[in-house]
Amino acid sequence: MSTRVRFAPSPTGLLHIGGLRTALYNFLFARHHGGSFILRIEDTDQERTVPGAVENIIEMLRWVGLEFDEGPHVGGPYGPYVQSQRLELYRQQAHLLVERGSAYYAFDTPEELERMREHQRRAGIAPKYDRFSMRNSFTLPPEEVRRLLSEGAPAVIRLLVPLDRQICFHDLIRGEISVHSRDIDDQVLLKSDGFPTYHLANVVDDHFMRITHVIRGEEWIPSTPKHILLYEAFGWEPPQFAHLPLLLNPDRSKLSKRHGDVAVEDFRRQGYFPEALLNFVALLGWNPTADRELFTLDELIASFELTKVNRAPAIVDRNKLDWLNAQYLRRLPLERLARELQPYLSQLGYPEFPQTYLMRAIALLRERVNRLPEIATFGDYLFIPPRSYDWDYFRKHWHEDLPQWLEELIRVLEQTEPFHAELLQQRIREFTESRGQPLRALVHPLRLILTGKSVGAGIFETMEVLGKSECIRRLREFLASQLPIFMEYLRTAV
RNA sequence: GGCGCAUUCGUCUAGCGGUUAGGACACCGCCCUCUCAAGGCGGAAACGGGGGUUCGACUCCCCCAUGCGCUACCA
Repeated sequence: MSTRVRFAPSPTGLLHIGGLRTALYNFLFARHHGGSFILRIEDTDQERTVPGAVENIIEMLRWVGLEFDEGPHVGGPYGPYVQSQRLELYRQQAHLLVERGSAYYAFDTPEELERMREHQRRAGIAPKYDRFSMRNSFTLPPEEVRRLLSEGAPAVIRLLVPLDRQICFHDLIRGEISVHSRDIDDQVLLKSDGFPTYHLANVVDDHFMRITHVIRGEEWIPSTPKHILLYEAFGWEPPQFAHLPLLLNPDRSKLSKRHGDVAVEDFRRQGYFPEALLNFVALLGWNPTADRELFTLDELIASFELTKVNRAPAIVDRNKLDWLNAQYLRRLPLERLARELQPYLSQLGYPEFPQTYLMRAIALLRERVNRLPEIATFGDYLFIPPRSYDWDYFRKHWHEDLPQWLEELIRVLEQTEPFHAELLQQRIREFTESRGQPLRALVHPLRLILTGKSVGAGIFETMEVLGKSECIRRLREFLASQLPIFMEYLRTAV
């Protein structure tokens, strides 16, 4: 039997990195075993379904490169892959269980259920559906049940959970897990609106879609025994289960928006690479080898082992993501980076640049930032003349002969050909040394004048990228209009 | 409250009865250096607690503590 796994999100919001990791582990497991990776949309709660969520999930997974073999967007032999389109199947299966005596009708109103729970709370016992005191097939005479049903009274179908039984299953990650049936509620399977609950739909679909391994978050451990019971009631072979540890906020709470961005879309917008994000979430709860951090998707596939997934929850650490992203920024081909940088520049209102110029700019700055868009901000001076100047920095390196030197330097630069970093450094060193000054006497003022800032790439490399005419233009402009401002600043600052 | 799952540096983790408890991120220091990075070198930093089992426990068992999850006609 070939391996078949599914990623089965509820379309209740944007795909977040917890979901991304679940999808990734399913994907890795499927590819590692040469099996199929299936997308199924679990939209059985009409209330919570949000428009556009399905599209977001599909788009984000496509962005990171996790391709599905079957799903609502690609089709497949076991469709439809959206639960709201399979209602008749669930209804049939639920009634089948009733006929077999594994499930029963219940007619309680929400108010009645609430009263029951209130009673139980006051009595200090665990809230649980009381099969023997509520209005259902057990307590009502058969003809009354028939009457209510034929009149179309609101009814649900509940699972008949055995009274005294230990229910065990083997979890591929955690080993044997065992729960007593008395701690399991008579779960609603079919709601009064005709929709199935998660439990019914999930089990029915996993069976009919021939799912062999259920890999999902650990929040599902407590309901797995219910699922086992359902498989038994149907007479189906249950799949293998593997429950993944949760992803947590830095304060150990369940991952949430309150602690920063968690949606995959947010990370994309901030300029993280899909490779880096995938690499990052892959390492949250599992690692192929302890002595390496960077892995391609193919490498992850090759070494993925479900049994080596950790059991303890993992805290999402942005530092590590930033570092990983920086590693990719330094390795990815310049052509691609240049292509991806231009939109960020356009967003900032900068003009279009030739690909070769962008490539040189990126090569100059990629080791100094973590994310591609930071090149547009950290290195703004490569795309637009400085609009403000760090006067403090300039003052630190100020010399009263500086204006005169700069005038002379412009003439030196005019004659520097080729305008390459090495030659520039050589010429400027000759220039300063002939005036009894160290190289830095000009390095820092030049950095300020050309970039406006005190930090950046090597100044000679920066000059080479900017090009001769731009450097000279900025120098002239500075001498003409900025120097007087600085002199004024000097007077008032002292 | 009940049930379940978990517990190695701040974080991600290696370890699968005998180790100076290893690596990575972050942090600190030094070197390099035109600034900032990058890089190199070094530092600080962990087995939650208590009982067992064993010649010997981070590793196996039990209890406790703590954290988290579930306890819906939500998933």
